[in-house]
Amino acid sequence: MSITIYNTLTREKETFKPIEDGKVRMYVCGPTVYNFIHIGNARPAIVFDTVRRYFEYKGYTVDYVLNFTDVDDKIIKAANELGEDVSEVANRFIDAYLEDVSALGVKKATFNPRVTNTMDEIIAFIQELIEKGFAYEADGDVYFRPRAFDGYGKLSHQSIDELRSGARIQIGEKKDDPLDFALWKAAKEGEIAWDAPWGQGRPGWHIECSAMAKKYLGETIDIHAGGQDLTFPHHENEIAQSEANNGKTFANYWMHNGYINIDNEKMSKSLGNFVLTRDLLKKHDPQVIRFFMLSVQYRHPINFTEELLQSTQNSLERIKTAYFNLEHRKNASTNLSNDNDEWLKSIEYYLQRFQEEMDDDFNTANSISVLFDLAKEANLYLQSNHTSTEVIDKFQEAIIKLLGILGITIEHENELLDDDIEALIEERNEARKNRNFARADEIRDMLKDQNIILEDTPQGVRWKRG
RNA sequence: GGCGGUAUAGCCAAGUGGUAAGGCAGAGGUCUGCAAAACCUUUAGCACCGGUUCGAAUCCGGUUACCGCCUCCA
Repeated sequence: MSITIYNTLTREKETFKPIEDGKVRMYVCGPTVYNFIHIGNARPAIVFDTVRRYFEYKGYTVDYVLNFTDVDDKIIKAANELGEDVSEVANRFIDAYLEDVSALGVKKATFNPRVTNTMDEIIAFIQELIEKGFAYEADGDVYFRPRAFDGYGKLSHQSIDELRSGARIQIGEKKDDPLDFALWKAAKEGEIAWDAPWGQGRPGWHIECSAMAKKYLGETIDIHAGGQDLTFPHHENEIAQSEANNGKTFANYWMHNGYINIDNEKMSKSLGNFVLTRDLLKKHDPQVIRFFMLSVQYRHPINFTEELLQSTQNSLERIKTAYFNLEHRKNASTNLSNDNDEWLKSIEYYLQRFQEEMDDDFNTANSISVLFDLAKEANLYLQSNHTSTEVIDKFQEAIIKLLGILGITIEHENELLDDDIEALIEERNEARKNRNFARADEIRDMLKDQNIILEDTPQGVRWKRG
């Protein structure tokens, strides 16, 4: 089965065909590093990491580029306020970003280019655009003319004239047309700047992505992704720059993830409801946060509340518990069983279904439901008295594999307990054998206070940390 | 004004023509010394109005509500 992707460009689901067999070239717009990231930044990181993991699961090699915008107005502002260099601020928040995102199970990108490390390519790119007549210099600035590019507006499905009414004309602008956007901004007094043929300055926001995508992935890439809000103007402008300059399709598939709301309101500074990923990670299991983000189709808006996170935690627990139920039964299983084939076939069936859901535009909400079905099937299997290690292994393998595609892992509980706790458990076993339930319950309560939960099963007592 | 999205059970969320997946929470039951885990049962006619159709959350038209983009933004 092949993968279908909803392409913003065509507004349709399309069958994915890579430029090169077995390979995916993917560019995801990364953060502007002037602050810690909020959970809205975490969503694309998680979603597109999952897309990447699924491609890899299907056998593709993925070149995954995530850029860092490490020089721009907001960073300069932050640096001024903090009395630091732009690079200090940028470096600190790049580190913080990588830390947060890695806690959320996001794999390292193949390349993490930065604007400041791509300056030569950016300047050359702008130079070519000027030479080809798509851009012009104006008093140290350089602007791109969307009107010169046939097809401007095709991604956001706006016509140039409609856009014009919304464009602002500001006093003192050096633009020929309000629609024009900056490729290069002349440096103000004392600002960080780079030398360029048209004077000292720094790149505009959009040009970096065109230059970096070209440098690391080539003139045409498979997938370009980012948040919904980047569709216009950022991605529209990228297309214009790249296609004007290269004369080729920039990206075959455009993917955009939906927004996150907080308690049904847009996250915004004025509402004061910003949730930093970092703060959330202090209070919640990162895997729960990740699972939460994937519990909704990536293009749909997702509402964030503490209650929902709690409910998500319970549901993820269900899957993990099924895994540990299997684990616990291992010792009591044999290799002999006569109905193995039937169960093994059913496991295959769930693996297959999971893929079908992921093939359909990475429908993680549905693929997760398959995971629940698989967990139920495993629990049903455990109800039988004669389980086989082979089937148990396969069930566990399947759970690990599917959770792995979603970027979630299962850690085994620490195998060792303190000796005195072991002794208490032993004492309780004796007490139960002698039907001294008062003492048995007393011990169970004692251990519970130490966050050790005991469960009696037909296969003996088991414990877990609470 | 232009473009687009969403409205499905107490909550979350799939489903885009054939009589509503899944999860959380709740209730009842089985199992258990009790519990836990698990399993079983149980709760919706899909915002509203009209139309197309043998048949519509699903298509068409209209209405309402909320939201996003068009300006830095994931």
